[in-house]
Amino acid sequence: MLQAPDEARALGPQHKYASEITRMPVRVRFAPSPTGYLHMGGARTALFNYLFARNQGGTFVLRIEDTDLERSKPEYTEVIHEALDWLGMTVDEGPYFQSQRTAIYQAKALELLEAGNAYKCFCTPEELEADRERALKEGLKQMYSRVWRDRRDHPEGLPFVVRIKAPLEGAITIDDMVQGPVTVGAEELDDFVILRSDGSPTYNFVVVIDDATMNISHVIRGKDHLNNTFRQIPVYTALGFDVPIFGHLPLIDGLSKRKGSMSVQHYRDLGYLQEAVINYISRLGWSHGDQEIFTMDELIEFFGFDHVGRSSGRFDDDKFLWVNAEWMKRLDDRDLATRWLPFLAKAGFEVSVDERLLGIVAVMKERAKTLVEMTEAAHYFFSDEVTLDEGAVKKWFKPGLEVIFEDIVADLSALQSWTPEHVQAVYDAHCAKHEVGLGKLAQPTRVSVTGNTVSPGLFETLYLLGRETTLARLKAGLAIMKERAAGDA
RNA sequence: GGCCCGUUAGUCUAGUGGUUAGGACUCCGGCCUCUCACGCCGGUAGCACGGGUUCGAAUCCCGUACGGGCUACCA
Repeated sequence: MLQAPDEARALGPQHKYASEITRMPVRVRFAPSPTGYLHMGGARTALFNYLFARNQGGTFVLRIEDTDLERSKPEYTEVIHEALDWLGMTVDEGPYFQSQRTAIYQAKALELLEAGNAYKCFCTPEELEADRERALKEGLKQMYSRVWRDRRDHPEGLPFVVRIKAPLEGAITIDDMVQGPVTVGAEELDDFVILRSDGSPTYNFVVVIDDATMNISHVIRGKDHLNNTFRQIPVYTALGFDVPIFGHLPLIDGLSKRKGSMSVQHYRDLGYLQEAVINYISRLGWSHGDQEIFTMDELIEFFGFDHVGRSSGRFDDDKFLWVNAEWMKRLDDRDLATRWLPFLAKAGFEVSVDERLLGIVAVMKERAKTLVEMTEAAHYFFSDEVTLDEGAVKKWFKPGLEVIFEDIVADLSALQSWTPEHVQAVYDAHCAKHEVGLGKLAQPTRVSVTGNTVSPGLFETLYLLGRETTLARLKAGLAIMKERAAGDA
């Protein structure tokens, strides 16, 4: 993996190496730290791993990187797993926990120590800090001095860390599936710490051992790890491991700012559909021609690194909302109704999936962008507490209407069959009889029955409301009309 | 500071030397219409900048600017 600079640049040997590994079974991993909820950025990393695994007939491994005991919390592992499940990414293997593998890491560190590929460093944190400050002041590279790299005069009983011996010359080139060939010279590489003074291993060491011993063929992760890759490769080499193929995904801007508002379950609670989340994040950095809407099956079929972009994207709430609205329309009524239930229950509407609910879903789903929005927009179907909007009443309850509505109420009461068609026939008849447009009657009806001027088609709405409710609300509206007419006179 | 990476409309993107630079979200018109929404039609808006290479560059090379990442006994 290490070679002279010009050779590395000219040969691009990883090309050859990569193709050899490609014939091996694909094993990828998603390796989050359990320090919080699964955020949209992490979900996308997981998704790209998952899609690649499924597309290649490979294995999707979950590994929990909980070596940071300070910040890691066991409950977050469950939360992350739950989010993956909800999104439909089934884990084939794991979760593995780094915290349970310390013996392996220490054994490997010892192996490196004995082979002379790593060494003990007795510098104190204070000394290192002083070195860094001096380097900063003099404009030099901020890098460990390597004073202990070849020293034999180890002091007794003093705390020490173990550092890897990074190459002193040459260059390292990787052929990244996303970034293409990237080369870093050995002069940029540091002898980084692999074992802390308390004996615990560090991330850049652990990740190599895990990926290697778990036979990970392709390491797909955020681009923030790209530079670390060059630190890690000497570890692979020193331990005699094969180097996997890397794919460093562009980062997503604007995620870290709105704190807490972008975890997967946050969007789930806002009434976003699992399909929409998958669909939207898949398009952040990946594309398939002009297609915008994808099922998971399509994503699995179409996904490939040849169409993963290199530039970072931005999370766009408007577009995400649009994707969700598309999925609301696409799901069949029964499926959507089932998913709607918890939101209705939360709003205090205890209903079940029956013909009526399916009818409501059918007319509401293309009028709402989220399940939460749909709940709010459909409240009058489930609650009798409809308060008439003052402005709407003022605008639509015109004097004279009370006469017509008296008639309409009478005719509706007498209807033998309560269907949208029969209800419409009543309204049509009164439009003709009183020589008014439907709008003049529809809006006052809508206001009476829903409290406002917005609803699905009037006759569908009245049908779904049922005769009893419709008449009760119409009569209440009529009373107000009469009141206003009397006040006017 | 050093190293690595990026830059097509406000946003997500197509594009791999020859296109009137395509699609989508947003926004603005219009149609449909009992309201809203959907749908349909149309519009505004883009290759960061400067040099090359080439008959020809959004596409290739160099530089500049801007943005991001890494540079820990964090992950």
